[in-house]
Amino acid sequence: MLNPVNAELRHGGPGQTHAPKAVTSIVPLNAGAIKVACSSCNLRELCMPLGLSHEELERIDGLVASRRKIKRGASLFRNGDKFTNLFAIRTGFFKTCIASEDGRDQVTGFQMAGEIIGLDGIVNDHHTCDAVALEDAEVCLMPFDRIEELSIEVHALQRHVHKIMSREIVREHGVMLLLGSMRAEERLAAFLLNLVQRLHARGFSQSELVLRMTREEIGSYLGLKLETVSRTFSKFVEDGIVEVKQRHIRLVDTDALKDIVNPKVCS
Amino acid sequence: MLNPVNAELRHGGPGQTHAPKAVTSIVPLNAGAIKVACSSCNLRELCMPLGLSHEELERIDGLVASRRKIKRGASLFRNGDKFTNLFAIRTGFFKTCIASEDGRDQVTGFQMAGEIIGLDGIVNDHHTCDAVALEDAEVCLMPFDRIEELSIEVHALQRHVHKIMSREIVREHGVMLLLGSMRAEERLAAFLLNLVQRLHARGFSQSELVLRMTREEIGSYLGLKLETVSRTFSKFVEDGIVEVKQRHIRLVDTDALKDIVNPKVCS
DNA sequence: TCCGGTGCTTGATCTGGATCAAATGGCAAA
DNA sequence: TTTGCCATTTGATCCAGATCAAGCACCGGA
Repeated sequence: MLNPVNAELRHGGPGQTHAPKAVTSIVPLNAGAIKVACSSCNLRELCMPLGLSHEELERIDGLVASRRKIKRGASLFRNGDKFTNLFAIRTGFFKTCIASEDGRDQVTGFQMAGEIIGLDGIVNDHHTCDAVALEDAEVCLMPFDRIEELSIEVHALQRHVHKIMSREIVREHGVMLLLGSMRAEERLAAFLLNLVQRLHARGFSQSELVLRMTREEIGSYLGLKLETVSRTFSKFVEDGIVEVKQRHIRLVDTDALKDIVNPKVCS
Repeated sequence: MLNPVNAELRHGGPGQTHAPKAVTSIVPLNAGAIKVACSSCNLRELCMPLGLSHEELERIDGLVASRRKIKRGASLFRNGDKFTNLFAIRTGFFKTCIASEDGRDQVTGFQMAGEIIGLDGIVNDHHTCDAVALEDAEVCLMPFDRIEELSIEVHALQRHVHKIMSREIVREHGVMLLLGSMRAEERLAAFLLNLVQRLHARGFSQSELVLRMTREEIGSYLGLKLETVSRTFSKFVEDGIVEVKQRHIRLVDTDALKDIVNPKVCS
């Protein structure tokens, strides 16, 4: 049922099972002296502004106070925690989620290497959601007051912070559209296309991916129950649009997925 | 069926039919010379940082380049428009909405006096949603590059911009929770409580409000069809929780609404 | 005053996704 | 290798909200 590509995938093939080589090679830091340098980080173009002068780059290096490793399943921060840092994900994969008082919870996003989390904490100096690592991860800690100080001197950094926050606002608009007016198939198709597009921007395949989250977490994000997520995957498989083996997904017909998200008007 | 309070409401009583006196008194600007001064604006505490020095306040006054009146039904900006300004709402009421390619659209928020709109445009220098006035409105135009320049000098302004954007992100998290995991009654109850709370912060009643939007727009925001919104209102009326006369709403039992949003666990 | 349009309510029916319930399959620990 | 725990799939049924369809109320303009 699955073609050979997936067998390959399962053994650490072209999926995002491992981070790109360029990144993993940095991970084993010399114990003791942690050399932190955005200027030589391969993710720089994802989480830092472009076009900086040499001097500005050096100052930016001072932004990252330290790094932190988070084990799969552990929280980077929780609702109610004091906010002091933004976090740039170096490796790994996170979900952010909020809980209503009566226990229901809602995944508000999935974040991968190069993305920034913690923006929710700025308003009230306390985080309002939980950030949980879905696989072993490492993040750069960027004290927000240092970001604000440096923004005053490095104009590009200020712009960058504004753009990152605005991007998050726009992303959430998209999620609202999805949750407010799409059917289950449309939601899942949009989700898969979004994931694969972001992974592709990080050098991974355009058509294959390994899900880091459970069906239940996907369901929470998409406003669906896990059974519906599973059934919808099965439907896509029946229709020959994707191949699914556990969490390994291969998009066989990307155009069909796009059509599902944006139905063509047959006029 | 409705008690006398609502009859009063219908004739411009305690609802938010009109802006608070303090604000309306400013509205009739002298034709010609438009004197713009945040420092003397009654909405200052809503849209500007607090605790500024006299000198800083004067500089902030320079932020507002001009004002603009928008007729009910007209757009302040549209998807695709070039982004140059943030807008502070002086009077009136707006909705923001995005449209998917196939014509569905989703209201992403309702904004009232003292709130800032246009943040979506920062990422790509173009707006990604439409802002439509739901009643005649007036906004202050704040050129964003001027905001960025002044942020460098007035630290409180920088903080303020960050907080406003973070607040929007957190608000949208809440909407995601609503859309992703609440039932119709919970959504409408949460919506009404949120509206009345914001109006109350502006000096209006804690229990009465006039909706500026149609049932369809409420439905779009809440991920429901207009019929469901209507039926849910009717249910609330039957249960004696609210009184509804057209768009005039009176919250009779606020606690009941809160219980609907956050069901008490009867243990 | 009447008229037409738009927004709202209400009823009847339908259905997509939720819920309840098993069964299966992988994986990690022993 | 066995054991037990999850995560996942799949089937059967249910139901909240969508859809379809009238009818009504208000409002602005002639």
